[in-house]
Amino acid sequence: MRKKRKGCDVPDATIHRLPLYLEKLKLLQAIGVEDVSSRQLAESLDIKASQLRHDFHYFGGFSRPGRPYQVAKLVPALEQIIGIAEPVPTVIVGAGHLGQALANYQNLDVQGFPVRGIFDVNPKLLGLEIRGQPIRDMDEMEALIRKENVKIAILTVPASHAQAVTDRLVAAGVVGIFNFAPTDLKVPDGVAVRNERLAVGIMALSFKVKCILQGEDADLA
Amino acid sequence: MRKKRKGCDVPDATIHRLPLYLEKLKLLQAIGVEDVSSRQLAESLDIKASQLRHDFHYFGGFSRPGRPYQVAKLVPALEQIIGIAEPVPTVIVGAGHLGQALANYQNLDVQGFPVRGIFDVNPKLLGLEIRGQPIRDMDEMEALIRKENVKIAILTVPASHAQAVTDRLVAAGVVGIFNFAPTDLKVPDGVAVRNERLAVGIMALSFKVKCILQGEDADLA
DNA sequence: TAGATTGTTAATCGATTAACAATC
DNA sequence: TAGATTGTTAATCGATTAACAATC
Repeated sequence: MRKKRKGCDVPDATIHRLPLYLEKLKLLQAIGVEDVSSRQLAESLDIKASQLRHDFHYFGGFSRPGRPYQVAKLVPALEQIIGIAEPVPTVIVGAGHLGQALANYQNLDVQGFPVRGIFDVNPKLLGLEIRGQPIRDMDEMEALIRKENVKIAILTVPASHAQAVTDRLVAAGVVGIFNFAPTDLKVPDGVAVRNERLAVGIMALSFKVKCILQGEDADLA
Repeated sequence: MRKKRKGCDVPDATIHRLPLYLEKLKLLQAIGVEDVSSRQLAESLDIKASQLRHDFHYFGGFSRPGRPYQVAKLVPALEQIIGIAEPVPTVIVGAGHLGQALANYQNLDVQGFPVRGIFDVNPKLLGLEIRGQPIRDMDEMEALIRKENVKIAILTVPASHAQAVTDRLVAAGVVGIFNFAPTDLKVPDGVAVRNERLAVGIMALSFKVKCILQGEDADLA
């Protein structure tokens, strides 16, 4: 019987709160706060303290009963859990407007995801430098991924090319794909995909706006 | 007693699936499919048919028992529900790399969100045209929002400016904000905010990648 | 000690899934 | 008719919240 790997059988909802916890804790650290209670931290994130403690409980033991959390311990613990204790080398595939914008996004580096390669098929873009990284030909992609041991790729190619590029990335050893192409990717087991659908986001917002505006009409009536 | 407005008391999870339904249906429409069953549509989206019917049930009556859905009826019905039956004029505030990338993103128009204004404080950017729209000075923002009756704004300014810009947008009549700044916005009741946190996305992915890699190590052991 | 805090389990709440009558 | 389908309610499942013993 295989022993269950600690801290990997965690609900998605919890996983998505971990970066928020980390971000807030880093902010506290920056202003010199040393201790923080679950109540304080939860309040600043507009969630319940019991939810925060329940989330932490998946990973066990960040403090002891009676004692608040120590910011200086919690920050590295969360970084370890999220997997960014060491910098995570990343590539961007597709150097169109969005790809270039992400390559320019300094926060990626700061958050622990240094960009080690930017690739595109368009020969006009080749050699153009973004924050010290030249845009490279797709031919060089697999070699660089292997050389730099890249496990995460940001995909900003047109939907029509997304699957083909994905297959190449997976074959080269990438196991996490941050997909901005508006299409569903087929990947084998052992590869994680996160779809970032901008159209879904703005449409969900539109739905709420429509309801708000209808509400105002109703108030006037 | 106020009558409950039909189709606005809907779980977020359902709201986020509406754009996916619409997208898939438009694809079917494009290849000439006229009818589709809940089973077929759900299967193509990798969800359960009962969930799809349950979602639709919030809005009531897209078909009748025994008869499959008619694509030509469902598409406009969903557009109406999402609030994009008519084009929804939009502004982009912040014309840095990300703002420019979004302004260039043709899909925004196609999906029903034509960009009617792009604004920035940087005088060097003023006048630069993106898909026919000049980057304008922030001074012109409120007037244009009122003139074009803009209700949705895409916010791509630095976190340090996000709240101040938000206050101005809300004062000018915007009720929906698509926020790319990594900061929480305070808005009054009757204003919807959707936060698009790229850092959260890539960290959630990182967590899963870490677990995948640990799994591989365990297999080797 | 008294008040506050965590870790942990139980209760509650909401979303997903199943079931099925009515209909074609 | 028989098989398939929707609309709708009930059952199940999972996530959030509350409760509280142990601890400081």
